[in-house]
Amino acid sequence: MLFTYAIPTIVYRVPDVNPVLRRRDRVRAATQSELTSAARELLVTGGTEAVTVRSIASALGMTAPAIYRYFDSREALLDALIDALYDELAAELISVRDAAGSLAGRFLETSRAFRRWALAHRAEFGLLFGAPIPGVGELGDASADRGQRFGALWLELFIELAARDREVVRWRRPIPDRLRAQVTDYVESIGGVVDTDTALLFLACWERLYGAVCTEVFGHLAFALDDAEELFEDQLLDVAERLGIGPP
Amino acid sequence: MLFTYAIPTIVYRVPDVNPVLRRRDRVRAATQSELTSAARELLVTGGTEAVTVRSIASALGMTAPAIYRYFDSREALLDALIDALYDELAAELISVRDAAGSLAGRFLETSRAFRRWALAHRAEFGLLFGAPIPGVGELGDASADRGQRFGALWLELFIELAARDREVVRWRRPIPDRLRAQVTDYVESIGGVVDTDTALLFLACWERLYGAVCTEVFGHLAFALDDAEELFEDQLLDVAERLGIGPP
DNA sequence: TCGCGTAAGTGAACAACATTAACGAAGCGG
DNA sequence: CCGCTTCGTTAATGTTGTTCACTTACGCGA
Repeated sequence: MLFTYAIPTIVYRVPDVNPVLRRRDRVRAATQSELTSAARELLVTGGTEAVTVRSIASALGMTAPAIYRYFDSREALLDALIDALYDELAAELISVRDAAGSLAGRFLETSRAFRRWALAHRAEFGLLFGAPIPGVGELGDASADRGQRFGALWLELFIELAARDREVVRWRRPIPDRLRAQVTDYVESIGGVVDTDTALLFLACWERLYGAVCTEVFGHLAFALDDAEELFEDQLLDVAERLGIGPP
Repeated sequence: MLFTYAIPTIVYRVPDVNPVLRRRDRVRAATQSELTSAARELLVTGGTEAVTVRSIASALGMTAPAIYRYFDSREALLDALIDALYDELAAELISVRDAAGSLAGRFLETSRAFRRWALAHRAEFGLLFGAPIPGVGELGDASADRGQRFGALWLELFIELAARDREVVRWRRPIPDRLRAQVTDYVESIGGVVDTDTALLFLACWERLYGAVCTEVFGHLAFALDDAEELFEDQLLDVAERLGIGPP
């Protein structure tokens, strides 16, 4: 199955395995996938420290140097894992989104699913969205692209929102020139598929939602709360209100 | 100089070096401090990977095993660094806060100073507030204590706010029972120096502010913005509005 | 179906890592 | 001044990522 979206230039594509590959290439791809899965397992059970090349290899019953037939380095393997995790998360959000009926429901459920995934996969979330480890998931084309594609997943919702109600999109404070200029540049960089006001609203809301999830997952509410679900829900309702989405 | 606060049970104390130490203990403490500083320097220039026991030692002109006269392990050293960084950040915020005049100014400037410090010290921020690395800065007493003490720095402002205007503190939505219970427990755990409503407001605002800083510092707005200062400012003004703090 | 090329996997090796043990050289307190 | 504690060293251990040289065996083209 191949998911695509209305936005022409910034489509998040959950890649499918191409079946017209030679057998050799297919088993090779399967091994690569098994390796990243093993790495993930180690990450989840033992943290970043535990995901060593030797452990990954022995999980597949082979020795460490064999890994280098499949990945240039440990970091390249982790990079592939990051890609796979982005795909998994995106697929999850997309399926939740498409199962929801109304536009409001799609926004709320996607947001909740994001938090749910993050909490259910803390270690993976740390890898994707935590403090950038120098070298792995670095700010190359791949990294910027991931951000773009993942952002697009939400951006689409804001495009719909803006199409439905222009009033919602209007900023309530004067927009500083530099901020406006930056957002305009961003809009241009994604092919002008959205107007500046909508993009700005999207960025502000993304900052709130991601920030809330980040705070909770990284344990910086743990000094007070065991479970911050209802606090997140409150933040989410704030955002929804701002977006003109009433309680369903 | 010793900073103390009105809150009796949760005082953030920026510790001073006790001068009534024997000479030996003084040079020992100085060496420990030099070691954490060297570790910090390595962290800043080369990331977590670069902060090896050997490098730290050679920065002070000694060999790796000598480190173990001062710290039980590499992790213990990093833990001490984390403590020092918390103290530095807290001292910075306190000095900024105490330089501001009004209550509104204290809140706004403290928040801005938090963001400023985070951006000026990205690597350090990642160590303090990023994805928890298993083993270092672990959820022991020390970690919980750090969270408490650091939170108290802001909590104090909310206590003042609540004292000035009870209306501001009132929640705009029905508070879910479980959330209320958790916050009540938290309030109790810090000695009941604040009421539940105020504590809840504090937690919600802390989530927003920390979340915004986290998002920016970890580069998850970089796909769109080079500098998110004005976006942060907008979020901050939102919060300030919620707190009944008009533009100064 | 047969052979050959290429890819997969191995063991040995290396440098760098955290850490421990055993030992020498100071320096301070009595 | 003696003796003990503390500091720092060298040597050594086990583990890390990674490379090299080599062998095995699979799959593709004929």
